Amino acid sequence: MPTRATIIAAADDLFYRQGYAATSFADIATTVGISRGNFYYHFKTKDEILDAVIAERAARTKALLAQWEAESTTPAACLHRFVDIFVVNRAKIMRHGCPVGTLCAELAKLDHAALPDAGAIFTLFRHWLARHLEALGCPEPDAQALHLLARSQGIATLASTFHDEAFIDREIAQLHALIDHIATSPEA
Amino acid sequence: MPTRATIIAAADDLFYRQGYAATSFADIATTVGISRGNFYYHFKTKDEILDAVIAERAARTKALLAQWEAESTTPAACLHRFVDIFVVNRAKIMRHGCPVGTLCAELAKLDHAALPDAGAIFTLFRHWLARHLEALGCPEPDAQALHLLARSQGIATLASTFHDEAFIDREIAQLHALIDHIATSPEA
DNA sequence: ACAGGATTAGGTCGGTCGTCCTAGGGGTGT
DNA sequence: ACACCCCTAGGACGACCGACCTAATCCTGT
Repeated sequence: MPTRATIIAAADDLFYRQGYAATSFADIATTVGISRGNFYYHFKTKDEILDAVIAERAARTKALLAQWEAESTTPAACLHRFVDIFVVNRAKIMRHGCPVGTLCAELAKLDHAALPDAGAIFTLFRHWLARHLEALGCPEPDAQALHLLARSQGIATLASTFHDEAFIDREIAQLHALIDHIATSPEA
Repeated sequence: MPTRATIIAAADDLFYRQGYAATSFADIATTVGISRGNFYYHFKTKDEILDAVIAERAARTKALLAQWEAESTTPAACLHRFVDIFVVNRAKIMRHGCPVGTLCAELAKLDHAALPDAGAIFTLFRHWLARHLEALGCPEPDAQALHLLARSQGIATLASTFHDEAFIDREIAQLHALIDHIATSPEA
């Protein structure tokens, strides 16, 4: 893997696990196993690598959503796949929260210029969810999409504070039930 | 106001607006208008002032919950008061998120020892909500309390990223409706 | 073999971080 | 008046931060 991509991958992981502010150039360089000078050759400022990480996450998100769509036969199945993030990434979420949500929260506090870019990843989910909700006949697909996102964020936040597995199970089941309900009687 | 209390108040505000990691001793000292040396007389380490801030927030939370309780005539009214945080603190939440949730998220990322203490503030809400849900005859008051907390956290997270007033209004209305539903048919 | 751009290593800069220390101010009790 | 102690100011420390620079190395095309 080229050095640049390696740096982005390491920064991505460290930003997720430690947060953006708490991660230094030295941290990333040490993790990758290169010198700080080499690091600076690829990224001139810390903002620059943040932009690269956000772009990488956005691209991965797009690919993930496309994959879910390709592997699902119905709109409802797509929505269920979304909820199953918590099944697949449960351990990580319990330790470090949602990668998108925690980054946006941090950038919002720092008044960082990249907040809209990070928020755009949320928007990818939002539009994707809205599209499938609309396919189900949901009358207000965008509002419902935001609702699902909010529910997910709430679960992630409390999961990382309380580490309560049963709570996560209950909330996942509720979200699945909500999607089933929308699929069967979308006008409600 | 004594210096110590002034420092705690300033740190509380700065931790909320900028985050814990992004706030330095100098920041706080400058805000209060005292020297760093004086600051160090009152708090020897950064962790120490964090503990003080968390204790202060916990105390304020207890007082707030007691006040809500005193001003409400029914358990349902108490629960509605909880949801109305978003009405009262909407502007702040849209800019900096939930004070408790964002702090817990940050401390979780930093693997900070004070995470349980910060989480205890969540627990104050949790038990308070559960108590009133139980009074309503809710079969699983603690689970429902966690659910309400999660919903609130989700709203706060998305509010600070999207700044969408209509979204907040919809979610608040939904929570009020949910509480009314629990109050009228608690067995469901 | 050689030139030249791409890449890497490592040192350095000014600034800020958390921490610590000492000297003095200001009030109180004797 | 004097001793005492709470409080304050401000400087200094070692470490680390992001940022920058230069020299050496690698690789590729000719």
